[in-house]
Amino acid sequence: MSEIRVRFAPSPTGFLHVGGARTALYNWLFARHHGGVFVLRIEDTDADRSKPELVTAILESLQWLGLDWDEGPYYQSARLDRYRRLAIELERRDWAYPCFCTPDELQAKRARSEAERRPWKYDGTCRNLSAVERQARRHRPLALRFRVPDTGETSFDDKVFGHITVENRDLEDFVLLRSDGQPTYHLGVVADDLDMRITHVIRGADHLSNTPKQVLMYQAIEAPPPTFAHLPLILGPDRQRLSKRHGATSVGAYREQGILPEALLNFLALLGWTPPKGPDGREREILSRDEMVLAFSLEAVSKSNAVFDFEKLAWMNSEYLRHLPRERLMAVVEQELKSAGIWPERPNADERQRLQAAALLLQSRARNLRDFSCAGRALFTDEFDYDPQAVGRFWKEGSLAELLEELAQRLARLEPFDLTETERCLRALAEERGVKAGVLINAARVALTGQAVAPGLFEVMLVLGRERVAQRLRRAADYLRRNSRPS
RNA sequence: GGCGCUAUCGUCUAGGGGUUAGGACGUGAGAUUCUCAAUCUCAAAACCCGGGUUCGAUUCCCGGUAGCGCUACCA
Repeated sequence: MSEIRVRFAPSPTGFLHVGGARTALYNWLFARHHGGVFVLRIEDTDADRSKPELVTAILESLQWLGLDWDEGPYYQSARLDRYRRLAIELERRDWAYPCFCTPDELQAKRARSEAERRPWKYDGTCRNLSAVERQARRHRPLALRFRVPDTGETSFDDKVFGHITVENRDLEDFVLLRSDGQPTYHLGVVADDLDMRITHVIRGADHLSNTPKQVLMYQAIEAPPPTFAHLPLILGPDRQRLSKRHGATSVGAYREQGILPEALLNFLALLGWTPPKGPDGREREILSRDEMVLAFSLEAVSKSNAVFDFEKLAWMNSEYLRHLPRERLMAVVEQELKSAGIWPERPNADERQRLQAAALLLQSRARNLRDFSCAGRALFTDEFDYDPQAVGRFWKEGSLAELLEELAQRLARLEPFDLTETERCLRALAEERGVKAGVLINAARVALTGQAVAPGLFEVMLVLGRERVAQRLRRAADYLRRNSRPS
């Protein structure tokens, strides 16, 4: 009956991580699936580690992925008095109490416990202080702690993990308000999720163990807790939690590597969620955003952690690249070429046409956007080098210089200059000189593209155009003559 | 250490008391060819271990093991 409201609440202590992106995606999918509201909230209560410029970066990454939010971003740093009020309310109800222990003291006690190999839990030094004792310590900075009942148990039903129960005695009296007046995470989330009328908390499983504490807080203020759904973690290839050590972990890094947002999104969606079978009864992995929205459900989210498999992402990216509609292909390739500095800001009609023809040629073999500006470079600019490996592999034949020169001449006056005629022309020359066509083709490929690997030679010729082809063949012939000094 | 969670091919996963344990990425072989990619065919590849329950467990229960998470005046 009431509207579904979910939130994504990153803390600006780093760039948007793929794990965070997946959490955002699942929240977004859930909201869109149910016609609910997706709220964005910035958890910046850790003043030391939060950086405003990271907020911008996170927002940009979300936008790039197309995860649009309906409300926010709200900033926790702007709601400090609200948290303080909740803390005071908790204290008034005797669910919280002031603690005068300093971090140093606690640190020392904890260290001692650990040295004696005894489990540490806040020892409750300030838990039952009398009014007089509290008065006596007024001059010391104070934090506010939540009073966890020492008996009983706390439980909740997680949409993904099922029923979770913990003994209250295993929970410690955690801090709600730091001595500098800043709220801790627990106080912040509960207050915000309450105020923002969040109905479903969908977040990483690293919060699973924290949830009972929050449930306790909801009970303390006699508010119904939201529904929780925890997501399995994303791990690196070594099965450790994914971190910078593993290389690229931020959304921005993948963007820079030429990954398409739709591919990253699709890949992330599959890391922990299995879509139901398609209408044809077959399992499917490639789903459009709309299909995902339609198919998404928390029930189909898996419980076990998943290793981030870059190879599969690369495959999925090439899959998306290959099926990109022409207009979008043009747009992303042009963008890529411009940022690589090999395409004019304002291309003329001729260049636009070449862009289209070349992009289409490269499309089926590109794994990422970078392949257009790197592997496909020679199709867009005259400035390219001969790859030494390609030279070593295909420029071995002795008479190549002369052959290429001759080919250049014939092609220069070939009429018409099309797919069949260029091929016929080349094959005829090869036959006359008793060379295998493949040898000439490969040699010409290196001459035209500088590479051993490129699209079909005659397609490349058409894209480059007669003049450029002749010119590059001659340039190669020159190069060969200069470098073929017998040794 | 304590507490919590998890466990199917190398990876992501489907399945579920009786199945040839299915799919995808990756890997290998072949077809094709002008290099590569694409495509097509084929192949190898998994139910963590031990007990129970049962006529029958990969599936249900218990224990072990392993991994991960939490155990902060981080989030």
